[in-house]
Amino acid sequence: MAKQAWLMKSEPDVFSLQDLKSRPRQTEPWDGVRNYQARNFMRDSMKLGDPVLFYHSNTNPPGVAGLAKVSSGPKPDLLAFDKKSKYFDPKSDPDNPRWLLVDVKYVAEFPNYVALNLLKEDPQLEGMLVAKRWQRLSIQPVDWDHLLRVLELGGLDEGLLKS
DNA sequence: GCCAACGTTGGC
DNA sequence: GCCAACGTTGGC
Repeated sequence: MAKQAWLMKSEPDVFSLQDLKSRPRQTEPWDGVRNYQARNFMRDSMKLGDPVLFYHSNTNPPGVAGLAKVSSGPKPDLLAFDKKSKYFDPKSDPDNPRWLLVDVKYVAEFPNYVALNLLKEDPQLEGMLVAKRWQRLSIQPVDWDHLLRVLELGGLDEGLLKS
């Protein structure tokens, strides 16, 4: 059974790795996902403690800012029930929520930000989804050896994965 | 700000 | 249930 890692995208202007770090428990529900494939990863596949590469999109340059981890099981995305939220979804029934999420907890910021162009150029990262053109999915599975390589590029010791 | 890709919506 | 139109993502 291979260990699974993940990559989760966020626009740093909206919610950055530094924002996660400054939360009281350094934990935040990953709300606002309105894509079924991404939801299914959170609902069905993520395990407590799985490592998460925190990716900054829509910024210059885009890239992986650091490491986080899955810190809850699946639970309803409450924004779907909030009429004032841009993520409100009238089709999500509180008794049978359409949108589920997990909590994500800060682990560490990379000493070296790993920009997208580095991911694309690195031969060891060939096939990594985020490095492919037109890959828009905001939550992606990451192979374990790709995770280790990105940690190395970021300047983090893989011992952090054991915490 | 452009625009390719692609997921979603809704008319039929 | 097809598929055109529309909206969103996200790199550039």
